[in-house]
Amino acid sequence: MVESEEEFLKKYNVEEFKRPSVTVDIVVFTLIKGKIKVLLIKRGMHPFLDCWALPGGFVKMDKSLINSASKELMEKTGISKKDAYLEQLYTFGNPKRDPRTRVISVAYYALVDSSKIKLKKEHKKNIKDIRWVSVYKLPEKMAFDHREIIMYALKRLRYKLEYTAVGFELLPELFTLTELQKLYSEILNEKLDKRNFRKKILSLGILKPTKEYRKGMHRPARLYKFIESKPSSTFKKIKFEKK
Amino acid sequence: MVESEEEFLKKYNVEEFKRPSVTVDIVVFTLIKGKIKVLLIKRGMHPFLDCWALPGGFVKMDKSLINSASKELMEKTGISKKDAYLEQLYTFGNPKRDPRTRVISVAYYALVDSSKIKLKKEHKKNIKDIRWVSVYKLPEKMAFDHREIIMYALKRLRYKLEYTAVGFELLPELFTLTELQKLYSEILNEKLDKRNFRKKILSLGILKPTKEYRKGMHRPARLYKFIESKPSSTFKKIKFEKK
DNA sequence: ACAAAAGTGTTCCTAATACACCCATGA
DNA sequence: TCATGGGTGTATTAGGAACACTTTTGT
Repeated sequence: MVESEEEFLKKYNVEEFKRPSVTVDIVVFTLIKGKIKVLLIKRGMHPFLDCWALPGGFVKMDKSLINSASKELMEKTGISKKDAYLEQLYTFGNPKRDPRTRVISVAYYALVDSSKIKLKKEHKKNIKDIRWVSVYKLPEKMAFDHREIIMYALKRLRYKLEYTAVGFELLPELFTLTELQKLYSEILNEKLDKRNFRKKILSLGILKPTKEYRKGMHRPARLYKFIESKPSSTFKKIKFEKK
Repeated sequence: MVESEEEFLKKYNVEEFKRPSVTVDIVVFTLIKGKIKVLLIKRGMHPFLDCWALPGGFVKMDKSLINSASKELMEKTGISKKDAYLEQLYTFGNPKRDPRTRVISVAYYALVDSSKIKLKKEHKKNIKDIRWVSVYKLPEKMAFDHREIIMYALKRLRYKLEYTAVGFELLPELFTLTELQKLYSEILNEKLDKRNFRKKILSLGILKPTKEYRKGMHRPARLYKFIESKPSSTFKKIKFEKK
């Protein structure tokens, strides 16, 4: 007599095998004064006491991975899912990456507009500090393999930037072409030609000029808007100069 | 008095939180008679009894993810890591994807040369059948979210094929240009122009002509070899015709 | 009037595409 | 000799890359 699936499930013993822990860690990128930063937390607990780490937490039994990431993002930055770009990055599972026990980390990365951030600075017992740090000047003492995760995220971000319209997630609703170019330039870490950049980005048809201008010390710059229609639309590679 | 990291680790209670299970599932691609196939296993156990599933297994506490995948690949196909291309695909963690308990699956995909495969056909109690199935004709009854995983893997494979030299992993050491073109054509699911394909693929400098020929019913075809030097070298997109 | 950033076109060159015929072999 | 797949070149077009001057504003 063959057992039915129902009968089988009733008898199934969840405790039978030893399980690794699973965490979600997030590389939160934002642009502050034109510089690309990641959110880091100074640990107030072992292991890696006083080292800088990515925000993250254990995955609860009934929460999806993306929701775990989203919740962590909300807790640390006050930004909700719909106000950020959030994408799974890679899963890091080296058995020795956490000295406590086996911990598998599903890493995500997020792109957020810094004007929407409300950093929760009240330091809990386990958090000594929380800061935006330049990806080009990461602290010496980083926890776990978090430096590696950040570098991997940066690689992915550069890559995404060239192929999709994802960069707008780092800017406020209205922005100038120069601001957008500086964003690309900062993240890709290379100089871009103004005329070629404008020609290319405008030809994609994802920007809408507004009638507003950014007034500054000099000639005012037209403000543009990202056309939401196709969220994170893909295009043939945005290529720029060789060097 | 602050506790040292050592002291902390001694007291750390591994059993404190409920943990999800973690599995590794592999989408193994190979080329059989010019058709792109994936390895599927007919389940001889609940849940999804009699449904087709990807090869996979639970991640052991002391095994890295890639090694878990590699071990599974070896067990099912007799192919070792160095004879296959193996890459992490994505992590699937929907809380309801497995009816038993929370199971997070880190999916990998592998590209193997079918001439190296030694399928272990001795059916264990939990395996009713094991087969190579066309990705274009997947069975109706698939276990878990494995259909979704396969489609995701196919998408990634197509993508990889256009940007990297990874396709050679599916062919024996020596192959004709027509065989290579058919591989691209089969996986991308579109017709390719012979002259443009040859021009492009030869210009990449990753193929070495040998002095051997494939004899068949008609004019013999020159055999080529992949230059190992740069494993999975990246190039500017291999573009083909629009349609 | 000048300092500073905004804005704008053209030429060059590389690479993608489209396309058709001759060649070598086995039966 | 014929059927079959192997093998080859050129013309067109699209897009990436290099490059410098005029415009608008605030001071």
